[in-house]
Amino acid sequence: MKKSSQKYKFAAVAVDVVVFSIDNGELKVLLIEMKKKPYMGFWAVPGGLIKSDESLEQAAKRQLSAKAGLKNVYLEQLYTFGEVNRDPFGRVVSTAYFALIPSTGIKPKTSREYGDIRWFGVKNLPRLAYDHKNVISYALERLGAKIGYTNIVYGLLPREFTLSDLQKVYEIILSKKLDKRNFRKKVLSINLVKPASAKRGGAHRPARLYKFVKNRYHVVEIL
Amino acid sequence: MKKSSQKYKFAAVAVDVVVFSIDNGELKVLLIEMKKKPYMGFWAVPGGLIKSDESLEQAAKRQLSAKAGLKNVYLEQLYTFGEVNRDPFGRVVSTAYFALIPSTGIKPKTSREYGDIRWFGVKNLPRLAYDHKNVISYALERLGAKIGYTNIVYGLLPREFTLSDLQKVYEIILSKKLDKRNFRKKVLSINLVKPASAKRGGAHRPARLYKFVKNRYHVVEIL
DNA sequence: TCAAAAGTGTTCATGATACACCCATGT
DNA sequence: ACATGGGTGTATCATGAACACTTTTGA
Repeated sequence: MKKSSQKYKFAAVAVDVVVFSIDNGELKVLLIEMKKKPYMGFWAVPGGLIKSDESLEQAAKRQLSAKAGLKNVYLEQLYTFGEVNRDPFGRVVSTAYFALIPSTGIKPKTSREYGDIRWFGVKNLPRLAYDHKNVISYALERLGAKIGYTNIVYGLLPREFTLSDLQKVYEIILSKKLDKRNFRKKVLSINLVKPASAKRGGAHRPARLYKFVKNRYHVVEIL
Repeated sequence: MKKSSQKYKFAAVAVDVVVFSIDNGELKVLLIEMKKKPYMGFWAVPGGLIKSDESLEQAAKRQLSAKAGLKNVYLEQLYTFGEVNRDPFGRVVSTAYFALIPSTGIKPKTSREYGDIRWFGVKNLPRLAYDHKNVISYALERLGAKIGYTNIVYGLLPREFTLSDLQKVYEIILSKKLDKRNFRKKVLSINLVKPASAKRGGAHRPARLYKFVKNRYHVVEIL
């Protein structure tokens, strides 16, 4: 069809990483501003071609550490987009991942190769390059579904947190309010979190701090 | 690392299709016997490289029609396997799909390029090539999870079927018996199936025939 | 008349939902 | 003393689980 898609015996393989974090009461995505032509001024999810000696997952981790300076985050394969004409540069098959990082320690790395790199609220996205609008909405869908039956929110919270913090994360992702008593009853009944040492003071009554029992993916019925 | 993995600027992209069907009270997978060297005599899921002008999904459908003579089946992307050394022939990134086909009309196509092509019960698999043991168990896991909250079993049944047929499909996939009354109550309460015209006679009391309300993927809580 | 699968309701246990007040702290 | 978020229990409702007998047909 297109000239460029005939050019390679094999398609190019890339990864795209949808990085989510919660900040200022909002769910945000990390985006990079494009400098090159057909998408100049558009924004894209961090990504790039894989190297011949790295696995897909290694490539995704490399993107995370190169573009956002992040290691040890929750990372899950999302979907592989393989339409013929999705990339104007040629035939690129791209595997999307999504990553969750805690609100603390959000340090995007700017580089000369790309324009700006910034966080955007998911309800307020800029013009997106490629099929990245689809990629992000697919990631949002998956995230919303998976917080209901796995412990992946551990990726969005700091090591210690209050039950109110945890509840807020759920409310933000699901875009709806939850009942405080029912939420706490449920969470405390399923061995998801355990009390941490101290309490956190604020301007008001200090709250008990908790941490996750396991900081590794597992399946639990939560909602 | 390996010589062959350095040879291409881009990895090769392939698809593998795990084809499930139910036959003779068993869940079966379609496998092809390998003729070429390192895996001679081993069996593999149907698959192959994509062409430069077809999407991943088109490639998967092409495999289905070439290897099994099948069209219009339920097909879902499963996972993309991107380890560096998963294929001894070189760097191949492979997207696995899984397909569901009704027990009727199982007509595997033999070809000169491959050895035998046959159905195997999933509890009784032969020696498998590549990482196809993983691929199949991943597909089984997904299938078992998804029949609980979607209508995908429509892909495994003929156009008309009895409620007992439907229940058997669930029992086979989940490897456990279900209560007949509870199963029927649930199924009939969720607008999944509707009565079809006739009844089916057998050696015994004839059963009411049903068909699916929608023959297209959708989400419904079933179990 | 017998064998084999079809069909049908009720009870009980469990989990989900709805709901309102007092507490501890900093200012 | 007041404003702010932290923390707690009960009653009701809906859903899932367990369970056994009668019916229809062909042989």
